[in-house]
Amino acid sequence: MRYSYQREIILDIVRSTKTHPTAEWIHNKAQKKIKAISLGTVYRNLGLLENLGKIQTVKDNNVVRYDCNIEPHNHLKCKICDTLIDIPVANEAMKKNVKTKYNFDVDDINITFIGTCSKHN
Amino acid sequence: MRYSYQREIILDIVRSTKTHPTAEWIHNKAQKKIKAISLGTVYRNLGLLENLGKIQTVKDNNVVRYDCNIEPHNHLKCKICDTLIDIPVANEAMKKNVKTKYNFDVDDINITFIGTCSKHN
DNA sequence: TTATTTATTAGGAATGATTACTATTTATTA
DNA sequence: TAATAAATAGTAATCATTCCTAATAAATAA
Repeated sequence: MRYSYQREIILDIVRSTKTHPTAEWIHNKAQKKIKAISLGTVYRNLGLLENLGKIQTVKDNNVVRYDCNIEPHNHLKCKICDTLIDIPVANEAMKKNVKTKYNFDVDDINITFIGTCSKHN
Repeated sequence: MRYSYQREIILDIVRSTKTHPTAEWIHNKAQKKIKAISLGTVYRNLGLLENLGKIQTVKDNNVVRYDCNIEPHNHLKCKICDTLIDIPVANEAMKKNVKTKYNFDVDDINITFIGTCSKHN
C-alpha cells in the first residue's frame, strides 16, 4: 500500500479521541489540516485502516463509529447522553456454550448494553 | 387506535414466519392480499406494532428486520447464509455485573454472535 | 534528476433504507 | 346518514454510505 498523507491524518484523528467518532466528524477534523480532503477519501481510508486492523468499527443505530481501541471489547450505550463506553469482555465461555448448544462456530460477538450511565444518577 | 385492514394483514405476515423479514419483504407479501398497499403504510404499521409490543425489531447490518418472537432473546447470525437464529438468554447476571462494575443501569442488551451455522459443517 | 506507471484523491453523482408530506379514503360516532 | 379525524397511497425528501471519473501524486525505472 502506497503512502498517503490523507490516511496518516485520518489515523491520527481516530487515535486522538475515545469518543467513537463518525466519518463525518473525522472529515470535519481532517479539513482543519487538509482543507480539500473529501468525504469519500475519509470513508475509503477508514475502511482500509479497519482491514489493516489499525482501527475497529462499532455500529450505533444507523451510523458507523470508529474506534482506535483494537482490543476485543463491548460497549455500554447511554440512552440519555448517547455516550459509548468501552468495556472489556471475556467471551470464550460464551463461544463454547453456543458451539455445544447450537453447533454454531462463533467468530465474533457484538454486545451493546443500552441504559443510563453513571452521569445521570 | 382505529382498526385498519392493512395493519391486520401486516401483523399476520410477520407472525407467519420465523425468517426475520425486512419491511420490503413484508410489503411484497402484503401486496398479494392488498395490491395497492404502500411501503410507507408497511413501515408506519410495523412501527406501531412494535410500540404496542406485538412485534420486535432486530438490526441486521443496515437493515431492520421484524420478529414476531416478543420474548427477550438474542441471535446467532450465520455469515454464510445470513440466517438469524433466535436463542434464549438469561441476562440478569450480566446486568447486575455491569451495574456494580460501571454504575450503569441496563435496560436492554443487544447480543449478536456472528459465525457459521450448523448447515455448513 | 526526469519520465513513467499506477494507486490515490477530489468532487460529485448514485444508492438504498427509511421518513415525511399531502390529497384522498375510510373507520368511527353522533 | 352525515360529520370527523385517523389512516392510506403515492411520491418526494433525507441521510449515511458507496460509486465513478478525471486529475494528482507516490513509487520506480531510466
